[in-house]
Formats: sequence, C-alpha cells, structure tokens
Amino acid sequence: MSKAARKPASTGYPDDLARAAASGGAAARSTRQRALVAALALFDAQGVEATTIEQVRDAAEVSIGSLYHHFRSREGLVTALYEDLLERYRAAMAAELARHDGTRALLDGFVKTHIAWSMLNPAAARFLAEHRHHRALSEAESRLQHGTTDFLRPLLLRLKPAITAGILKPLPPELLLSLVIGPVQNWLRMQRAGRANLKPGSAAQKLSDLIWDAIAIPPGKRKLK
Amino acid sequence: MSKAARKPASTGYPDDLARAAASGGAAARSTRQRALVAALALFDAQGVEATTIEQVRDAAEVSIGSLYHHFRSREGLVTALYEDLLERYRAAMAAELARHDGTRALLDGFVKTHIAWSMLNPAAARFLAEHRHHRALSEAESRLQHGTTDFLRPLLLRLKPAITAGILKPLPPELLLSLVIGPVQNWLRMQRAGRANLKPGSAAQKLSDLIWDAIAIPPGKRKLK
DNA sequence: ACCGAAGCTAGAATATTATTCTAGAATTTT
DNA sequence: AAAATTCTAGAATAATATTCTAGCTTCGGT
Repeated sequence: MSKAARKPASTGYPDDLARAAASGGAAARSTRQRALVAALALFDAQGVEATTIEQVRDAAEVSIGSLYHHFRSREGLVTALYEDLLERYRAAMAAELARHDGTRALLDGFVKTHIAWSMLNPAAARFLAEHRHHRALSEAESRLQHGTTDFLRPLLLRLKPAITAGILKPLPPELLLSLVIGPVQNWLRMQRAGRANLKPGSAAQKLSDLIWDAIAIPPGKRKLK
Repeated sequence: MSKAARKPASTGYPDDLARAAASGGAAARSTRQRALVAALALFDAQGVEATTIEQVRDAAEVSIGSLYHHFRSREGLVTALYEDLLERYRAAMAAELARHDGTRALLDGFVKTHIAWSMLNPAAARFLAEHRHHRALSEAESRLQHGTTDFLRPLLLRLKPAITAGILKPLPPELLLSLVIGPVQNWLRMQRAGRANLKPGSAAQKLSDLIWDAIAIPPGKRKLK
C-alpha cells in the first residue's frame, strides 16, 4: 500500500502516471508530483479538511521543508492540485472536442466526454467538483487562461454560430452554459453519492438528447437565415 | 475589487432573526443561535477553512466551553449550521409548493422559489451549495428526514404522476432531478460569481421554460392514456 | 420554597497541526 | 570550478482545536 509505484489503478491521478513510470521508474517522479498524487489520494479518502500536512509528507515521502518550498502553504497545495487537475481535464476535453464539428455532435461529444473522463478519473473529478469554490482559487483562476471557473468558453464559442444559423434558441450564454453543464454535473454528483441507477454511458446519451431538446429549436419551427 | 457586493447590516441568516429580535431583543437569542449566526457570517466572508473557533467565540460572544458544549467540535458547528439552514430552506420550499398543483405550475414554482430564496438569503444559499458534500454531512443527512442530500423527494413524488398521464417524458428519477435542479444550481453559481447578466426573475422564468422543453412531451405528440 | 440533577458557561491547560527557520545538499549558471 | 540558485531536511515555533475542571443556572419533583 505504501510504495506500489507501478500499477495504474491505485493513485487515482489522471493518466495515472503511466507516463512518469515509463520515463524512468517511480523515482523519476518529481517531488512535487509525488506530493500531488499523495494529496489527491488522501483528499479523496478523507476529505481536504481532515488531512494533515504530516499525512501528505508520510504518503509522499517528502519532507515538510520541500512541501512548503513547493507549495508555500497547505492552501497552496490544494490550489496547485486544483490547477493541475483542471489542466488535465481541459486537455482531454479540448482534444475530444476538436474531433467533432456539427452543433449536435459537439454537444454530444461534450456530455459524453465529461462523463467518461469523470468515470475514468473519479478522484480527480470529485475533487474538481467539490472545490470549484475554494476561496484561494479565485486568484488561481485568473492565472488559468480564462477568468472563469468553468472552462467552457471554447464550447460556448462554437455553439454561438448555431444560434445565428437558427438551430439553437437565442439564449444568453449564461443560460446556455447552465443548461448544458448543470444537468451533467448534477447527475455525476448523484452517481458519486451512489444514487444513480443508470450506467454512465446510458445516462450520457439520454442527458445529451434531453439537453438538446431544451436548447435546440424544433426542426419544424426553424427559419432559415 | 469583487463585484459581489454583500448586503451590509444584515446577519445573512434566513428570516434575519426578525423573529428573535421581536421576542425580546438581541440578548434573547439563544447561545446556540448566536453562534450559528456568527458562524454563517464568518464562513461567508472568509470561507470555512479560514475561520477559527476563536473568531466565532468573539463574534458570537460565547465562551469556548459553550461552543464545544453545543457543537462538540468545529466540524460539528459546520454540520449543525448546514442542518439548520437546510431545514429553513425546506420549510420555505414546502410552503410554496403546497400552493401549486398543475405539473407545469409545480415546476415553475420550484424554480422561482429556489432562485428567490437564494437571492433573499445569499449567505445561506452559498453555504448550502458549497457544502453539500462536506464529509461529516453524510451521517447528518440520514438524520434529516430522507437519506438524500437533495431534499427534492417531495417534488419528485408530485412529478411522477405526470409521467403516467403522458405529460412528461418517461424519465428515470435521477435524470428528471438532474434536469430540473442542475441548471438552476448552475445559474445561481454563475450569479454568485458575478458572471450573470440576467436579473434573477428573468433567469428564473427562462430556466423554467427551457427545463419544461427538456422534460415535457410536446403537446402535439402526447398520447392520452 | 428547597433539593438534586441536568444542562450550561467559563477559560485555563493541553494536544494537535501549520508554518517558519536555519543549515546543508544538489543542481544550474557563469 | 566557483558562485548562485534551487531544493531537501527536520527541529523550533506559532497558531489553533480540543479537553478538563469548576462554578453557575434552570427545572422537575417534593
């Protein structure tokens, strides 16, 4: 349990460090990365408030001094972890969205990718979902490309033309975003809480269809422009 | 500067303690209640992690001993506050829902009441939204009527008959709930973050309509049973 | 009205945890 | 290779949560 450095299934970290392991073995992981991996595992198991710096130090086999050198404070560790995970999510999502281009396919790709990534990286997904609001993050967010927490800007930009084209209802961005991401995040929360009976793939398909009904203009009523 | 201007001169507590103030002045508030009010204000201003027991003691003018007598621990204070606020939300919502009975009116009432209550009690709404997942709460939840966090069971029960009647799509409860509550919670989060331009009333109306489009069977396609 | 029990208040004493500090090792730059 | 920088280490310190003991207040029973 302490130093199972090789197998992917246990850390809960996105990409599961297959890359790091391949590039020189466990020892090659940077101190910083070891700390992040350990922190995520502990946070996921016990919650952030309940995990102490000392626990992270033991799990990551990193000295207190190093921890503070890299992260400045306990809060800084939380923030760094959030930034790192969000970046990984974004990369995965961006890669996936680039493969679709119809309006409908884009929405479908977003919903399915979001859910699939969350199932593949449960600890990361939970952490991101539960710490969207952490006070120290507002400053971190601005450093993260956009000044917004929901990393959906790209999706939004590609949905807007469909409004002009008369395919989507002319909704303000805030409603469009809420309708797309809201139900998905909510279903994932229920699923994490063990209150979901549908399988993820099935839920994704249905949510995608239903959200479409909410935001699209029914074919019969479309007016060409 | 943050855009989210907090209301001054108010405790932020639901009902704003008008009741307590009327029934004998500030001194009449129970120790426990003073602690909850102070805690909510501090949590809202600084976040939970950043507020210390000592700060609560000073703000509430309650001794450490009393604090621990009433709440058992710091975590217990958080949990008690969550339970108290949730109970107030529930009472308000239940009272409102009892006044409607058509399927559409019910949904509309839910969306509008949820948003209205959140605007009226911003600190409470934020706290509830941000601490839905707090580890110590899972146990608390079971004590709270239903074993679920989303206190939407009553709404769900009243929506189900509409499925049999062919008005709503035959959706599993988890999807129905996600579609109704997800967009609303998401919009409120954006609004708290200062990223909403719509006025709450307008957003509520539109969300209600859009959600209806997602979950209802279009009139033309309904089959009577 | 009085008694005891239970609930409540108080804050000093203690325990736990976060953070700082100083020193030295490793690495990178010049 | 010397100097500078970055990184590691863990003991020392500071901040904070929790426990403990003692006195006070309220309340139900007589």
